[in-house]
Amino acid sequence: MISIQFADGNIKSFAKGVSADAIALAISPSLRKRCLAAEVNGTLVDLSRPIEADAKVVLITDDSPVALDIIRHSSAHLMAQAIKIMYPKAQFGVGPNIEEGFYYDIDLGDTVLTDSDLPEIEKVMAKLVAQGETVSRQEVTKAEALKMFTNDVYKTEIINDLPEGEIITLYSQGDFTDLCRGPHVPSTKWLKHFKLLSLAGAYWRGDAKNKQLTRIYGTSFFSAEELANYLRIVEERKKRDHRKLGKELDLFMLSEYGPGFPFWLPNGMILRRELESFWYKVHLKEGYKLIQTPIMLNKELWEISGHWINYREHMYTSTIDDQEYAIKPMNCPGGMLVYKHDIHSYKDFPLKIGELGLVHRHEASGALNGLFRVRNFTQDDAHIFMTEAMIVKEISELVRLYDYMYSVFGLSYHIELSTRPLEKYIGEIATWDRAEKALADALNGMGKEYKINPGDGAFYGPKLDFKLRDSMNRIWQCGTIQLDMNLPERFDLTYIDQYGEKKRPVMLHRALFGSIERFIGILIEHYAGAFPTWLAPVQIKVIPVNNEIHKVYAEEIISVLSENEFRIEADYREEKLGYKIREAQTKKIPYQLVLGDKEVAEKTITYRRYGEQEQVTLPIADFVKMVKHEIVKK
RNA sequence: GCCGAAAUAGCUCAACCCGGCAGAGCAACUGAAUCGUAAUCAGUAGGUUGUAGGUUCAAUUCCUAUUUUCGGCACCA
Repeated sequence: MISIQFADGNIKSFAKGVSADAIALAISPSLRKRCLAAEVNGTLVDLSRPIEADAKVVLITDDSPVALDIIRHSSAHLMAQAIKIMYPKAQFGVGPNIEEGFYYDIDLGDTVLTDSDLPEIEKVMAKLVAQGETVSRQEVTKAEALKMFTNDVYKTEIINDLPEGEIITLYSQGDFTDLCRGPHVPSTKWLKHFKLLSLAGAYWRGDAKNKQLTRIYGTSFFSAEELANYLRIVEERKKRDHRKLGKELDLFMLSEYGPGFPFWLPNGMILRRELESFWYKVHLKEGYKLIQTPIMLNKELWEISGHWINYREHMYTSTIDDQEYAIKPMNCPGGMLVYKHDIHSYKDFPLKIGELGLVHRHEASGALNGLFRVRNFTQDDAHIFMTEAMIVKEISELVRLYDYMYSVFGLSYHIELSTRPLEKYIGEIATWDRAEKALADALNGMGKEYKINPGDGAFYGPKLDFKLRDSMNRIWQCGTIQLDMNLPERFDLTYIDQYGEKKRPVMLHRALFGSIERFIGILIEHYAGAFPTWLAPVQIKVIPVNNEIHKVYAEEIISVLSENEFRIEADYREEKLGYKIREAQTKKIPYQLVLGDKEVAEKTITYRRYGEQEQVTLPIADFVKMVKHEIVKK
């Protein structure tokens, strides 16, 4: 007999080799029905796995946090089984879980799948679910596994990469067997509520040099309601898409004459200018000096900076007076020239020089995406020059500043620390280690959580990235703080220390929003187009109930609002009030002012806030004061 | 760049499968109605169906190329 300890501390005895399934049944048949796996001494295992010694056991029921992962992974196997039946020549790559579902990468040879094939695959999957295929686990040696998957190039490659002597586990259902750690559901009967979502191409092992496989994305849930709810949420998310809202609210446009080069329309321009003036204000207060460097500079500069060698395929170039020029893909080299324009003392440090710099990068055509990924964009850049001793303090200051700026918009983010690349890097490892430690120390000192991205740093230094999510839950890098160990060297930057000697400064390269374009894209989706009053292109819509009778009073009110520098629009069209209100609402204008007999008589205004039903009547002076306060407060 | 899909009026979409006068709603314009919180009524105008070729008596529809956009991959702010 062995003793099994449960999550609540209770201990019971069972025969050696008992399965979690039998344990659940012993407790209650209804519990067993809800169990799909078990956690034995902290490891997830199949329900049928024999337990050979005393153990702590947690039964995984359909409401456990990991349960969804298990059915999704099993759903991926189910999909693979269906595809193998429909396309016997199919070979399989990897099929992991992702945040909202699963995918499987498949090599279908010459067969091309299209979206219309997905329902057919779903039908076969549903049939396999109805049949209730038993999912069984098997352990084999590496040699045995290689023999079994001899016709499958991808599985063979995966098996070959496993260490010698490793026990390999296989999962089978029907005629389909897959290499997998598990655990899985005991039967395909668990997998009733799934949906195949989309098709894509994906390089084998994520390497563009490899063959591209067909990737099928899907998701699954425990109930039809949860699945329907998820699909509904996805539809809701699409309504916040900044490309859709950008069109509806006339913020920006794109033209096929300039793919990836956004045009800013008057409404979007207001948003942009407000954001920029906020940025300028904050940076001046933070002690930044502000500059602007040229968009186009001689090739020789890019040779010094290293961009001509490392970045040329992304640069737009031109020949002027027989000299080669390049449009800047980054602001740094220009910033270096500004630094060198003068001599610097240690007393000037930290020296913070900022620039809203327009850069152009020839991004791959398939990478372009609304405002999120464009070919010209404005980086809210700054370079901070200092001594090495100042690094931790300056980084902490920056993280505090980023935190403040993002909080103004109510945006949540997570930080990633990217460390030295394994191969392509410059400088000494000891310097890198110190720099990485400085970044980590700054975050730890502030109690900030972060994820480490090993080897993902720039070739010239480690970095902190601030990542935000869009409405579709995709992650975009916005803010970045990078230690640059390359450019001060290449440009031979110096400062004079307290002993009058020339020293090499340390340089931080940073962008807070990342790019104005991307950040505005994030903001559009974050606010779903209903911007806070300080950002709204039109802040107040003035609507007289009757054009003839109330126009004089409306103009009086408009002149008061104009004096107070609100962005206003008046609607004098010959339409009913409801019509004008509706339009102001669909354009997501923060305040609608209605002026009629009552307001004229009382010398007041009646406003309605965007998205609210309530109507409030008050004197114009009070309204002005209220909205002004709101704008200042942000 | 790669894999897959799409492109029709200013916007959202229909007609395309199976070739035969390209249509609707909203917006715009004109007129009537002068109206108190999410769509008043009637009328008018609006299209080289992304572009270039091909097949055909006839192409929005079928074929080829190309551009752009979308979903992914790779790359990246």
